[in-house]
Amino acid sequence: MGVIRKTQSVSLVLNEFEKNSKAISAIELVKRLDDKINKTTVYRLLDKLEDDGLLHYFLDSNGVKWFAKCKICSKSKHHDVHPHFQCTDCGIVDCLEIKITIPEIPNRKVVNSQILVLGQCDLCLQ
Amino acid sequence: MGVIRKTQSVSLVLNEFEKNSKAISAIELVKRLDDKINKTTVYRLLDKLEDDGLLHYFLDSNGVKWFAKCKICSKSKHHDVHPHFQCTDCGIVDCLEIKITIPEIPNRKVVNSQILVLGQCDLCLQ
DNA sequence: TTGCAATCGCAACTAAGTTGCGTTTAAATT
DNA sequence: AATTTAAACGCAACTTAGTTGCGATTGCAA
Ligand SMILES: [Mn+2]
Ligand SMILES: [Mn+2]
Ligand SMILES: [Zn+2]
Ligand SMILES: [Zn+2]
Repeated sequence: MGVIRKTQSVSLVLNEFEKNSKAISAIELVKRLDDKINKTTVYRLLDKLEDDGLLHYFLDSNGVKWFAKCKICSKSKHHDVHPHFQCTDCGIVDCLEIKITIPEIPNRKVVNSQILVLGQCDLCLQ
Repeated sequence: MGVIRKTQSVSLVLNEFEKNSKAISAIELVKRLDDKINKTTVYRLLDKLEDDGLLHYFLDSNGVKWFAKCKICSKSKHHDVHPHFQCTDCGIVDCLEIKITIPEIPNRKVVNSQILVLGQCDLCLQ
């Protein structure tokens, strides 16, 4: 796949991710752009942008898909495999710049892991 | 909620989890019991059994709900918060009896975490 | 400009899970 | 053992995130 054309829709979607550094759920993005882009297009674009290494995705504790900007990824490989954080009070989701080590497990080969940390964000703690 | 009556359906569902110690997805369980229990009942039972501390659940990398037996949990609290493992080759899912420590995160209060480890299981490694 | 494949919009579809409601049944009470 | 009744169940219809097929539109290279 991969994005080939710089269409209006691509700009609109990427612009939403430029506004701040938080993650955005596909559901929320579809709503935000409802009057400008068809939901099918939004989903297809998210897939493509992920494919291109511009966005990465993960699932929250309800199985909902969230997307966030990649920092050092490319079309060939996502390098930014990291944990994500969801605030149980306000619902914001973002990327954690920390490394959590998965120990060796007997008789198993660990390839990667998906970690969702739940708790309270800085704003909700005040 | 909580299971009150020892019905035929309860036995059938619990029996599936007694067969071995692996986790079972709700989807798979509905299929397995298709000729014996209505899917609505299966989902309602899984909810109840989870509520009662007999089963716990988690999501796999596709957002699909899986259930597994609890060991030391009760109606009032799930004590068995642990990582889960999914084999990327054969698809089996089970509980990991290991503890993975989430470090302190500045300006955030970590309450709990959901960890899915992906890799190859013992059988698929041979 | 023109050509045309990439992209898009729309409607219909898929699949996991839920809800409402009338019927059945476990099990306590007579 | 028969009666009672709320818990549990089955069924059909619904919800919702995401997908598919296809004809119309559009970015962009020639
Ligand atoms: Mn991230
Ligand atoms: Mn488990
Ligand atoms: Zn918050
Ligand atoms: Zn395996």
